Amino acid sequence: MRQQYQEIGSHEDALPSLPEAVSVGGSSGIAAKLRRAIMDGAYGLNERLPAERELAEVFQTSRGTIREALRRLQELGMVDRQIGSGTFVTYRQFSEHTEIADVTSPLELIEVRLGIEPQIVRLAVANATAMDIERMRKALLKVEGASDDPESFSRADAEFHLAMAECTRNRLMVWLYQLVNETRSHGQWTAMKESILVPERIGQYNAHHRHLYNMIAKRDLDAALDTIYDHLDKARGDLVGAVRTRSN
Amino acid sequence: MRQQYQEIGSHEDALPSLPEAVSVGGSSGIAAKLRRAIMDGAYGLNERLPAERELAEVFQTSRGTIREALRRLQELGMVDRQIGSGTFVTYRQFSEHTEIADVTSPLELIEVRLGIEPQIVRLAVANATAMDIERMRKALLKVEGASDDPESFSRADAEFHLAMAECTRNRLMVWLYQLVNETRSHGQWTAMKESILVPERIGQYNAHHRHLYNMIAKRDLDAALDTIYDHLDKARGDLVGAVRTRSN
DNA sequence: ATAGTGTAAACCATATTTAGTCCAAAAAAT
DNA sequence: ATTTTTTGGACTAAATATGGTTTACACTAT
Repeated sequence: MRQQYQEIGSHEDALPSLPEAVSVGGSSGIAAKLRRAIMDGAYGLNERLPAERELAEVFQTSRGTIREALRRLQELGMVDRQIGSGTFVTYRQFSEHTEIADVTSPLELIEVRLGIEPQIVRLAVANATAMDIERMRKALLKVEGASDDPESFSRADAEFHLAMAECTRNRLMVWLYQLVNETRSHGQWTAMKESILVPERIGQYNAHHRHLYNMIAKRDLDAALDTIYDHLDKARGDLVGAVRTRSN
Repeated sequence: MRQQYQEIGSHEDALPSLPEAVSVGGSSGIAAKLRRAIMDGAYGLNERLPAERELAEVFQTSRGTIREALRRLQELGMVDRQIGSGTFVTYRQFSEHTEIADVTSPLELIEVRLGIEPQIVRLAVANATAMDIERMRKALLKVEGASDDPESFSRADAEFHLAMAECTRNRLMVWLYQLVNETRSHGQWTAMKESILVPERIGQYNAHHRHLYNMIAKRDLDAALDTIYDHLDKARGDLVGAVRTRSN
């Protein structure tokens, strides 16, 4: 007994992370292995997995066990199975923020904002507290004070719209809008900022901002909605104009 | 306190280390090792640990000791054990997405979808290719075929709406909608799914889906918009009803 | 002496695995 | 067009694996 005690001690020094060496068999272990293979991208979206009978040979187990493992993956929504055809991956791998930001065009961004921001306005008018309005007012002053150069204006503008998103009191909305904002700073937008954000347009955007703030503070939903649509439509128009000018 | 005073001059000096440091090989030491292995992600969520008899061999100890260690992990809420099946990890490692998903209420989710999905419909009507429509049709058939149980319906429903998002040809929109969908599977929604997704409502949702598909295929923007608003308004109504019922 | 811990072995109830067979749908070959 | 092959779906009965429980014994520290 005592000898075993000491053996355990020496064993421990040799293998500090012992449990990792233990692999789990059975359908659970196979499901985990396949799951990791899919998540690691070994099998891409819509690709076909090996047939059940084939997997049974590879994993040196019976077909029933493979079926059990695949059933779990199906429950997780990672694969779809079709008689006579095979088992196909339905799991979509998430790309990193930076990647999506790099391939997102400013026009795609505006299209998304045209969906999100009017809803933000609706929820803001309904849910904004006095504190939210105050935070928005400060953001407004800041963006108005940063109207000199395109870079700082763009940053302050994003902050103002984020303050508006926070008025919704909807955490998911704020989280989403933050992600959207990130694509603004990393994407192709940076290249066009200088040419689009001329003083005249900045002045117009600021007028929109101020009116937007006032209408939300007054809880005037229709006027606020009109303003945000004007704002984004104008931004889209300026963008399309810039693209046209560029390609000419 | 007793012997130590008496023998403090003899061999007591030979054991300066703490009792915990000495008993690293006992059940508590094994529990700590397994706990660490789980926290390090060697065994992921819902994965199975090696069987008790197997662990006993690996750790060169008896099954009783292993059981004692596992009992502690169970008390910590890190594992769940089932007769005839095994010991499964219940500890969830933190990830960026799960955090926001856990605090997002289903109502917040609907509010966000009410902003995004009508815009998806607009862009889908404008930009969907024949291939997109076909993909949407397949998703429609799938969701109609998965209307038996709430779990599979919910997943197929998410896929249908994602297929719709892909019709926009806007990568940022697709990416955003994927993130929104993720909160559906991890958040508080899972707890309410069963009570909300009764056959009658699933039938109504399916009618919406089919009409939505037809109107997008026909490029009838107004009808498609009406449908998506009906769809989400009804979903919100069902949700509010469930919450009210719950609190009564 | 006593309580606590570890080892060992046997048995129980349940769950899983296995090794088959047959079927239906899709795909491939003819 | 028809036949053949491949694929997943469904089911069965026996064998195996799993955690839960009990019992007996040895060692240690109090």
